[in-house]
Amino acid sequence: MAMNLARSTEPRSEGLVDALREAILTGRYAPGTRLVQDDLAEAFGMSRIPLREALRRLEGEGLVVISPNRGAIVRPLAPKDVVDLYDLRLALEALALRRASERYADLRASTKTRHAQARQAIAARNLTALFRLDRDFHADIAAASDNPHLVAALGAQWSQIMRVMHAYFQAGDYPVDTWDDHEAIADAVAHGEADLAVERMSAHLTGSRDRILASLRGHGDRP
Amino acid sequence: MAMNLARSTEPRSEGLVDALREAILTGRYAPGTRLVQDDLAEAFGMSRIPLREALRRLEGEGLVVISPNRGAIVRPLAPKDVVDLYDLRLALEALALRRASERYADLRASTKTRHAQARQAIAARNLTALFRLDRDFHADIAAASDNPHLVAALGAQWSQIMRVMHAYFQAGDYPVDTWDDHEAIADAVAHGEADLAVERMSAHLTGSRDRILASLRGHGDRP
DNA sequence: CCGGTCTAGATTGTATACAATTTAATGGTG
DNA sequence: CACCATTAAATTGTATACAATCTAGACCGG
Repeated sequence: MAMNLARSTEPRSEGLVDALREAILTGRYAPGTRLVQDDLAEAFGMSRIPLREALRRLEGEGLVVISPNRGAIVRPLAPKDVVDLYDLRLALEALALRRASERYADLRASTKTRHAQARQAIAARNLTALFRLDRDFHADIAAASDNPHLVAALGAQWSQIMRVMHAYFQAGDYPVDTWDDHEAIADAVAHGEADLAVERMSAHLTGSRDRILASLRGHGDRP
Repeated sequence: MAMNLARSTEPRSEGLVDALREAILTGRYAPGTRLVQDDLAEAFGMSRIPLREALRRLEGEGLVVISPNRGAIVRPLAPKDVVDLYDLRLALEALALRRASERYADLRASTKTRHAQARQAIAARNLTALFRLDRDFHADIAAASDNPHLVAALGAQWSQIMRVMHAYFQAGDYPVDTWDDHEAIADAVAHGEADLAVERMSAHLTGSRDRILASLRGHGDRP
């Protein structure tokens, strides 16, 4: 008989952290949004105790800012954050690529699969699904580095980037050649060519960053 | 009249997070130690509610691991963590050095001051003070990068390194030329020579890492 | 002696209730 | 009208109490 996989013994605050994180990453709770405990507790159907714990958890992850006696807000994002985040991100991705290249990690097949899925997501104008596929590709590289601390750093990193994308991106802004870049990077890694992979990643990220910054300006000028 | 600077309105859990973090970083709560809520609550003179929030915060920072219904422990450390952490750390420090070098940040004076203080700490066999001075030097470099996200990543990074050092280091293991390295790095940054600074940092960190690994082996063999 | 079941104690998870603080609104005063 | 006290409402902070779960040891059949 099939065992019931839904662990009913899981504490309330566990699933809550994931739900809140998801809402923040997808922009449903936009940067700067106040997170009022009573409201959230009612929305999620529990008391404020587990809710407060979830907020502390997310504070530790850098997604939420809590001011004593004043409450919590979704951590704000400024244009400079975009520049700083991409600068940091390139350093982390470069390290991941070097380590993955050393072991000739082969991500070509899974990348091709994701590429196909991404095409569908683009056709369906499903930005959230698109970003998730993007994240999955980069998460695979991180995992291939075999360095859990690097994985964690890139994860925190990516959470912020995800917020940036949902905050500043428009559907039309998604570059069509993103996944060609990804496949080229996967190729370089599979052949152990670390420098080439890093170079390609650098171009990829710079393009992505500049597109976000441009989109930001375009919408920041007129109210 | 001088205003009382001790903000009595500060919530209990604020200072608590700092106290717990300090205890973990200095090894007073060693890796793997169980953190029983009742005991800690009594030790800090408060109920379990603010204590649990502090634990969630530290979970988010990666210092504590919480298992549902089983409780919290100080995050364990394995030898591989030392290798992984230093690998990641070099990438982060290198980025910080490049950004600091671009702006010719001059940390020579403060480094010299810390060097003198470090000599006193060595004489007093005060490892905790010594590590803190070390951290301050690296924190200065991070701050000079003018990238708050990099500062945060290096901070999280350093917390883990601090735990490693307190866990595996012996008083005699502290290398006497650490601060000569630091001054040489500060020199390179002040002259804008990023590559040289990174090279020196690389040597510095490699030496530090290998000393920890050696110390680890030396004590891991015999019980 | 080994493995399994059962129960008591220890420990974690959370709702409720109330205290403390901040925020917003009100009204007076120059 | 601007400015500042005063107060009510909204919101956060935490202690208490109890429910849910896990752990360890006793007990028992093999």
